[in-house]
Amino acid sequence: MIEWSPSKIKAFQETLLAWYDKEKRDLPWRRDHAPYHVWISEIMLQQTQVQTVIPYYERFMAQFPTVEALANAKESDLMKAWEGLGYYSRARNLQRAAQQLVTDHHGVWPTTAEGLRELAGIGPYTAGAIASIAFGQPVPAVDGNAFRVFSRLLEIDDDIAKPKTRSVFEAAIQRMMPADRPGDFNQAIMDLGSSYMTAKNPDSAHSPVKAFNQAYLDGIEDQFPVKTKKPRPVPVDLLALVIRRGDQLLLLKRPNSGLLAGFWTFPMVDVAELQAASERDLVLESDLSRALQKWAMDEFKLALTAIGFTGGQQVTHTFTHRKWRISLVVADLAVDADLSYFPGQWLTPKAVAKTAFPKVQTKLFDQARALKLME
DNA sequence: CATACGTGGTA
DNA sequence: TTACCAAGTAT
Repeated sequence: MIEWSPSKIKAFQETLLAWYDKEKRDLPWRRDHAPYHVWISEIMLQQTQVQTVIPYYERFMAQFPTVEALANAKESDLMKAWEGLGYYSRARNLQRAAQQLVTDHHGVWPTTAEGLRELAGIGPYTAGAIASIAFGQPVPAVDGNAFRVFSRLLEIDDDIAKPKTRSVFEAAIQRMMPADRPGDFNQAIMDLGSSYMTAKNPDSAHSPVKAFNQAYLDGIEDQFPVKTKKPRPVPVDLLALVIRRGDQLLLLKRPNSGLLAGFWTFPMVDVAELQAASERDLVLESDLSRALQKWAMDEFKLALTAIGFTGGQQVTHTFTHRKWRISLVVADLAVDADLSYFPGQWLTPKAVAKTAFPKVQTKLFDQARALKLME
């Protein structure tokens, strides 16, 4: 890692901000610096691309225009607004933070990064972003862009996948913050990171700050940032149950923590767990069918009959750490089946449009329709 | 500290 | 298809 003199820092600030004044992106959340607008956009932008966020942001602001509206929103409406964006705890934390603002802070925003950190879902990056953009505080906002940009500018070779590395970057960036325009500085770094100083195929030869890019000048730009790789998603085989009653389908509410927390999906069984719980190898469909019936009875006192394996191709869905491979299974409910132990509900076709579903469930709906199992 | 947590885009 | 990336946070 290299050090810059005060005069070089000054020159960098001027070059960067002059470029930003000319070339900054025209984004919906940049129409003003209202903390509510900055906050919602920053949460949506976590691990999510600008192009994906724009339509969600516009709809969200139309539906929940103020902190109070968000605090008082129905959770089902909120989740429907967030449907498809992923990382759904972001939406739930958003509402919790709105309620914190209304009740704990009487509607008055904390103006410092430390104060903002008290709000649900606001970590070190988002606190820095809101504090600098909305409140003019000279604090860094260290996101993936900042890691990438400054690792190249200063040849910082600490592993950005390690949590402790954040403090190294925060300290380095803190010394560069211009006292008069910290918000613009942080946003300029992000624009730089998404234009010239990209992760793949950077165009540093035309970058406005190429003269400051030490890694580029040394011809070692491809060595930065240093980042250890993440493990590949683990394959998981599942069975999804399509249980019908007329035109309705039986859906199961997932636990309130963990993957797709709180969402309604087809009941799903992990094939490996089913196998482990079985007394014999599940080689025949009749064996699988028997194991499935026992599973439903053990788990929910749910009696299933006429279990059929559809044979259609598997539905696959990949998360950050899991790869689901799902086979659809049609089952009938025994005529005297007792649903009182089943934490589920019958879903009408009309309710499908009103309810928020995770992407994997919409894929399962699509497959069920293709197999003429619904609608 | 390492891992869980969604989805869509690109090479 | 795999691999990796995209304005991270909670536990």
